[in-house]
Amino acid sequence: MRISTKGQYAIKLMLDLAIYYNGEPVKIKDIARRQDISDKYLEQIVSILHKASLVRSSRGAKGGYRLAAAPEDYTIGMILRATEGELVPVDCAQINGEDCKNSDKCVTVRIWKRLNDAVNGVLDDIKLSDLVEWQNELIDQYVI
Amino acid sequence: MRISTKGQYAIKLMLDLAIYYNGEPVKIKDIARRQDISDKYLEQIVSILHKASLVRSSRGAKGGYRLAAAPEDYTIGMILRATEGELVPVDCAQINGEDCKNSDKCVTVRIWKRLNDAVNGVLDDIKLSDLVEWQNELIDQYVI
DNA sequence: CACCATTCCTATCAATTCAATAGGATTTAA
DNA sequence: TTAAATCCTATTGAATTGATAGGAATGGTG
Repeated sequence: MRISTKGQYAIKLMLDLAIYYNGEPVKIKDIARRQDISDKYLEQIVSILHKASLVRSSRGAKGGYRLAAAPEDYTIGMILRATEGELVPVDCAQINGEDCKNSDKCVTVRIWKRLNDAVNGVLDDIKLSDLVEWQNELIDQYVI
Repeated sequence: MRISTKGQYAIKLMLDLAIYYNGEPVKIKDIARRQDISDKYLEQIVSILHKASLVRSSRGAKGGYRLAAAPEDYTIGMILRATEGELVPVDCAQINGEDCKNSDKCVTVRIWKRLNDAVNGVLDDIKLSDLVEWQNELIDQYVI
């Protein structure tokens, strides 16, 4: 059970947008350089976030991306679900509408239900604005 | 982020061993039939559990497997860690001893730490004996 | 001792996912 | 018109998943 780089990069991307947006769209190349991620790969990831309406884009020269809403309006869960798909899927439950035929007499389902609640609980409890705060605290530490 | 069938099958296997052991080793073929899993695949999974000392085996005719300890001594986390590896690994942290070079100034690490604690908390809170109880309750429901 | 059921071990395989890399089409500010 | 950016889609190598397959080793039973 793991978090792919795609999801991790998506979070770093959103955090970068939250921190470095100053009225002008932020370029993927700049984000890629700052976060040390392949810019071509980041393009694909931001495309997913764009289709999910988490970011807005401006095309052409001087173009780039910005958040579609305020940092406190995003949870980490929202970002990860957009890029990674549903969190904690277990094949036996609700894969394209077809449950395991034993789901009503299979007790292991209770495990996955609890796990699902725990994971989504944690990830929906952390907001993008929290990351921004943490980042600022960290910078203060280094400066002082 | 998902749980593979290998982990799910391992849990079903352990539960089957807990329920159907009556003094004689339980055969993989019987478990496979009852749980509707390929017996050849189950062989590989039980082999992992055996190497992790979660089950004991008897070879030869009349051979089979039994739990190495009592059902209340196993947590779901123990079983899943044996088959799936560490739960919630994020490449940026502690992959073969080499951290991300930015780990001390990367705030996303805090997300993975919380997530890790939540997941392991839930899975280490559920014991194999809980599954046995749930299963028995379910049987009672059907019988009454 | 011979048989046969069982665990044990290893190889192979098709499909999918992961993590990029690559090339170029489209748009737009200057 | 040009350059810089987003946008779109294809390809690729490596790893993982979820098995299938074949046979060696073991040990109880007749």
